[in-house]
Amino acid sequence: MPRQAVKKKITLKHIARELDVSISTVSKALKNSDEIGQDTREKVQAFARLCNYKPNNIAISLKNKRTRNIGVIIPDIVHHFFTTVFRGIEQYANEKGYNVIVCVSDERFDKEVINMEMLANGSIDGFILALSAETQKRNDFKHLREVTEQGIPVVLFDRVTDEVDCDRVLIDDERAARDATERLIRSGKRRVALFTTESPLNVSAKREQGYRKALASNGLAVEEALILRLPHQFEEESLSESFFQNRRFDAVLCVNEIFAVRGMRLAQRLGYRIPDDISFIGFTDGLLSRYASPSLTSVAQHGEQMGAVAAEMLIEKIEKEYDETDRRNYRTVVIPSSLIERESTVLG
Amino acid sequence: MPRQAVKKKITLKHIARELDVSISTVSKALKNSDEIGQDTREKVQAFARLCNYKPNNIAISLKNKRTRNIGVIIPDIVHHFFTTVFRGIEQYANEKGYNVIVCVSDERFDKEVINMEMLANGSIDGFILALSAETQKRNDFKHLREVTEQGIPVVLFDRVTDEVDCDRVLIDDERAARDATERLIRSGKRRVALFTTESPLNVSAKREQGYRKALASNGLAVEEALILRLPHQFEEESLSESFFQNRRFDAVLCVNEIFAVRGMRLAQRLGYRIPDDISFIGFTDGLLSRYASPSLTSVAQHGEQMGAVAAEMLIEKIEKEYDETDRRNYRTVVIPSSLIERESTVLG
DNA sequence: GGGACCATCGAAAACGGTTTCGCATTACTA
DNA sequence: TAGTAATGCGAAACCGTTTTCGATGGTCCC
Repeated sequence: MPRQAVKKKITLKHIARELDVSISTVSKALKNSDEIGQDTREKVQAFARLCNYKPNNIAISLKNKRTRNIGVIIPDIVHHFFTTVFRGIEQYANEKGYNVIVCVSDERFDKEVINMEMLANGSIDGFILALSAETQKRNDFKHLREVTEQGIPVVLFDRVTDEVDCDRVLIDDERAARDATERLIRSGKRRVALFTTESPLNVSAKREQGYRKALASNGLAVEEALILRLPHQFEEESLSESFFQNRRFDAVLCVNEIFAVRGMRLAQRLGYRIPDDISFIGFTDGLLSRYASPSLTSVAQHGEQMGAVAAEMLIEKIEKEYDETDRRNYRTVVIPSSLIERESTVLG
Repeated sequence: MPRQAVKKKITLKHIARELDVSISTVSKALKNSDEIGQDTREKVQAFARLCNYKPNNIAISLKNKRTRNIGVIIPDIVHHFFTTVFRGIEQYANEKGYNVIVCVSDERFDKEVINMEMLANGSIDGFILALSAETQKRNDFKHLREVTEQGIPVVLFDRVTDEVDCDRVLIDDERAARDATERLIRSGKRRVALFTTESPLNVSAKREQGYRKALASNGLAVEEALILRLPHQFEEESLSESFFQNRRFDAVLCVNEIFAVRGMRLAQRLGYRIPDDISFIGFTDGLLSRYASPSLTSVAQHGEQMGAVAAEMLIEKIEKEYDETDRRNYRTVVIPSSLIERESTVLG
């Protein structure tokens, strides 16, 4: 049986031995250092190319104290918005020669902490993360501070806090919700309901604020009965049927697209016409918004841009080495959101 | 300005100096080696805990030639199936103490190659990947062989080839398509159309095979005119309206859920009733299937399980060290798919 | 008292690179 | 011809661990 042996990775040492020069000479020759004579350089480079030499990343990381890895921690991966942001991060990082290590916190505090600790011990040069729901609820950020105090830069996106020294990138959720609500009002709707989450995430709270402000500034009263707080996996039939049956609203703002699509299904089943009887606007412009029937007017959060900006800010900090004055100059970037108008709203 | 300095990471050397023992003693004491006296051990451990010592992963990786990182390369990240698989990988890997580095090939051959080369130089202990569309079209796998020849284990999932020495995990696409088609036939449908992709991926081809076999084994002729090959972003209006108008079919099997949902929208717009006039079955049981109206009967690929199995196979190979006889014992695992029945089909 | 043995620890090599510095050798200048 | 500068290269330290092996000192036994 020709159990062919594995081709061992070749190292500087092998090349040096083979060419009868020192390791340092090989190293310098490969970086085209003019400390090395032209002929030796060519000889070394030719030989290295010949045997397909590739330097060992780990050794370089150890020596340079830089890994060219960035750590991304998100609450969930099977999630349109987060993956969109991730794509933006990955693309930008890749262009700049960085790799991305992803960990999923599963919306849990302890997993977020553990993952950050694992990665902080040399595996990465910086973090990009969206806080887990539990972390936001506990308001406990020591794990983040521990990291920043070691000089590891952090960029927070979407689910942020300002209790940590770091850059931030987010959309103006309040304003987006206000604009969306006003869009409904301008199109003639007067009784706008809100479908939001049961457990108040930061972003949901801001969206609710925007909703309230829009009503207020248009002289409409906020009816608490029109604000529905739903669990993530609610039962379509049981929960909201009665809410729809004695309908006292003509439009709904939803803090995500799932709530919107489920709301639309139920409304249609009960015989309402969309958008004439009830208009819908959702957040997160994903597949559902695009392919629902009717298609859903939705607030696009431009996740890809958000990810790219986050990566850009992080890499800038990483590469500013240890010029602390610059490193401690934290910024918050607001990505403008936009309303993608589709069939679930009437033309304004 | 109290520009507080960064807390530098402390190392074995610091502890050794502080406690006036050697580095080796510290290292051993921390691993509770019985080579070291009980009292010294306790002293070292206490001090290490006190100053929150955490070993440097990079140094350990260099020394042990193991990173505890696994590299995942997928064609796209904003994609329900791939993220589901990824979740399975990540969970299992995390449990086993591994981190996951993700790269996206964007369905491109060159990005796949570049990413693999980057990671293969010491950054990871093994690969899990789904081939990019372009790689499958070119049928060029030298980058994979280069990696396996170095002794780096590889697990392919979903988009696989058998021209590489590695483990594989996939669903039986042919059989799933056949079962789904037969399900349509058993419910009384006689003229089943197929919506597949324009560029023939491996999986699409297998699904088409299954479709053909189901028809054949039920005594039904395959009508090529009922097989529609669609670009990924087809225009709903232009492309298929005529196809629907002189409708010569009563059911459609679609190789993904987007085609199915778009097909259903168009059919409904043209006045057909689903599932009575036309039934639909899709592949990939994602959000769209669940929340479309009507909801879509769909082949669930159990991505999470697939990811977990892939990770399990990979980590087993990694930890079998260099026992080559074991390493070269490659397996192919078929994850059973299942049909999730919803409103887009009539009860059989 | 001398040898064997155990317990405890440290020196040093190794992992695979980078980088500083010093040492030859040659060429040039005065 | 002696002094100097430039050129080309290698030795060695270093990054932070792990691990082998040898050294030291004490105890025990005959």
